[in-house]
Amino acid sequence: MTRQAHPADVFTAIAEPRRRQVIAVLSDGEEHAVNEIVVRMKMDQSPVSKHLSALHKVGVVTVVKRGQHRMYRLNAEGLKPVHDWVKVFERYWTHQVDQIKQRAERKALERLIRLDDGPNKKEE
Amino acid sequence: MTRQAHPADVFTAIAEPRRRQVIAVLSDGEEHAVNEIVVRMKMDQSPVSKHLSALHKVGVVTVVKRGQHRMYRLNAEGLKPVHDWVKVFERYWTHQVDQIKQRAERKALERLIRLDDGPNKKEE
DNA sequence: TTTACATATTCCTTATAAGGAATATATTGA
DNA sequence: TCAATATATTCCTTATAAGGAATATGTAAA
Repeated sequence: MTRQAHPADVFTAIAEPRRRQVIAVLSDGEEHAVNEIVVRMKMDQSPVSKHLSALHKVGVVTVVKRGQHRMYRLNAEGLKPVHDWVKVFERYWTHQVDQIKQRAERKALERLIRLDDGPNKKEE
Repeated sequence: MTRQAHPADVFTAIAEPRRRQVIAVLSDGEEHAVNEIVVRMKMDQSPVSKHLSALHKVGVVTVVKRGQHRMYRLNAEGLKPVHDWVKVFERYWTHQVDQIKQRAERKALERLIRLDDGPNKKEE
């Protein structure tokens, strides 16, 4: 699964729990050898290398060859697209009070409109 | 693909570009009928319903039955896990200046260490 | 130059999930 | 009750990607 079918974008890359785990290991911003990551993840070397390769492909990590080791480091900028995307929705939970009020108003309005439509059931 | 194999977590759910598109349509915080989303997405009804169902399963949208329509609304709180996860990495790109300095220092240190190891090649 | 070690890659099998076509279900209206 | 409409669901095919075992590659050290 290496020269074949790595996720093409960051969103897909971080969807894999194992990959978020790799990122967690690298989240101190320091260099780490594959070796070390393997130990920390309690996982075979092969899949770890593959995950690192996948993360590298989408720009979330960088590699430096150092002796017989490959040192991986987090490149957090690669996560910015995700951050930027989700940041837009912050307001929905930060201004809860205003939110709830507005929502209540809307609901009231909707209830009025519903009267024209006859009785209705809810679902969720 | 409906009672079968919907993504189990938000990260996987939003990895699908179409699903982020659905979310974009719902990002005004208002109710939208499936119908309307189908038109806006220029996609068949079946896959749209499936995506909505997937988003509902992970709590990113809510549904209300209203007449013959099902009104979907964004439930942004469902995106909070993603936000919380990625927010941790904000500092890596917001304090760039300090970052670069620290990094330079580290690199210098590393160069010293490398002298013990002999010459090395880089890669990326 | 053989050996040991670190890591990447390939091959294979399997799981997950996307999309389309067809159909089922539910609601409303005639 | 029957037709129309909105939506969900099922079935099928296909694409994507995960993991393990084995192997290749690269580097260092004896």
